[in-house]
Amino acid sequence: MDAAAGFPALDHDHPNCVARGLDRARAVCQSRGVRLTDQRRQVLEILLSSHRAVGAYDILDRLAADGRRVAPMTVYRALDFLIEVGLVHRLASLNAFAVCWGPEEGHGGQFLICRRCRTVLELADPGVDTAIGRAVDRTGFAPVECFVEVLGDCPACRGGADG
Amino acid sequence: MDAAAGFPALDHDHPNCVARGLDRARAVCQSRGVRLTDQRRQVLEILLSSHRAVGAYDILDRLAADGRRVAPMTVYRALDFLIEVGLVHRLASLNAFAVCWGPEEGHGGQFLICRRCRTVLELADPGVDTAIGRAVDRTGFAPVECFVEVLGDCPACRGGADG
DNA sequence: AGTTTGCCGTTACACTATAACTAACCGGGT
DNA sequence: ACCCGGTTAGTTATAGTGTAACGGCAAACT
Repeated sequence: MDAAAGFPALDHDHPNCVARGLDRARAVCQSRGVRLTDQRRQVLEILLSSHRAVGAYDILDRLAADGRRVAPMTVYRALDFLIEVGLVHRLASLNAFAVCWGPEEGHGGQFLICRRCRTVLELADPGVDTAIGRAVDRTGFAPVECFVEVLGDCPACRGGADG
Repeated sequence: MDAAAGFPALDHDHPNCVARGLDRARAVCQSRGVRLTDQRRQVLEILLSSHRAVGAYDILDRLAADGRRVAPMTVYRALDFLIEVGLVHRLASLNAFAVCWGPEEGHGGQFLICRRCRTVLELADPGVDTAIGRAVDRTGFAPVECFVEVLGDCPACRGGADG
């Protein structure tokens, strides 16, 4: 098997990712009784269109390039919605956002983020969750939200050029 | 034993924390052959003066209150230095900073951050580190920096008032 | 003393995010 | 068709966070 197991191959069937993402979004919104408006769908599509961490203002620019010039507020509202329903994650270490490919439940997960190309791999390793849970339990602290973000170099960027 | 094991008690001998922190800073800088200038020491003292996450602009205000009116750049430079030598951590989830009380080596660690009072407890749980290491290893990703931040409610804030 | 290096001050600016208010839209009942 | 109440979106302004770039000054090296 591939050495880069888990990381999206450069030549994978990407249009299929977008289609699956949209299908899932429609299903999630349906089951929650909330609306996937054009605004929200377009923001999601931009995120789906790559496997990378994308900044709010990058989204803004991409929308503008498509002729939809909107204010930052609009983008942040769409992002808040998408995060709320579990379709998108916020990556605190980069002040950026990325599609959620992981399980809907137990939102959290671990994010491996390439410093160079900003490609994101989402893990949902139960070992990590339980280890953190155990460590927190001993302290009397009541956890609400958990960020696990690992910055580094993805296989493609390591292999491509020595850096 | 205390229910809030690990979290700094409200009435602990805080001046001693500051003194220990400064001693350690002097030792670290000495051993690294770098200088703990007034600027850097004052920023560190402000961080040492509480066990909380402190924003860069809060530090700015505290310096101004002491009559040292400086530009943001100055604070960020001091913070970059303190992070570089391992005396301070950046808390990505809050865009804030906190003293490093953990071991010098294996910089990283886990941070439990109270949403209400911003008090920070730093853990250095080896189980968490190895769990993350194992999960990352399978992916071909080369980790450089790791953020583990848990937001929630600290024992004091949970007990104080129901919220 | 002259040179090099690192630290700091300053100005200006870029990027990230939210508040507050208004207008448009949508689904339901009458 | 009409209104009503709730949600979504537009608009303006502003708050909060972080850097680039350049020049001066002082400490450390020779």
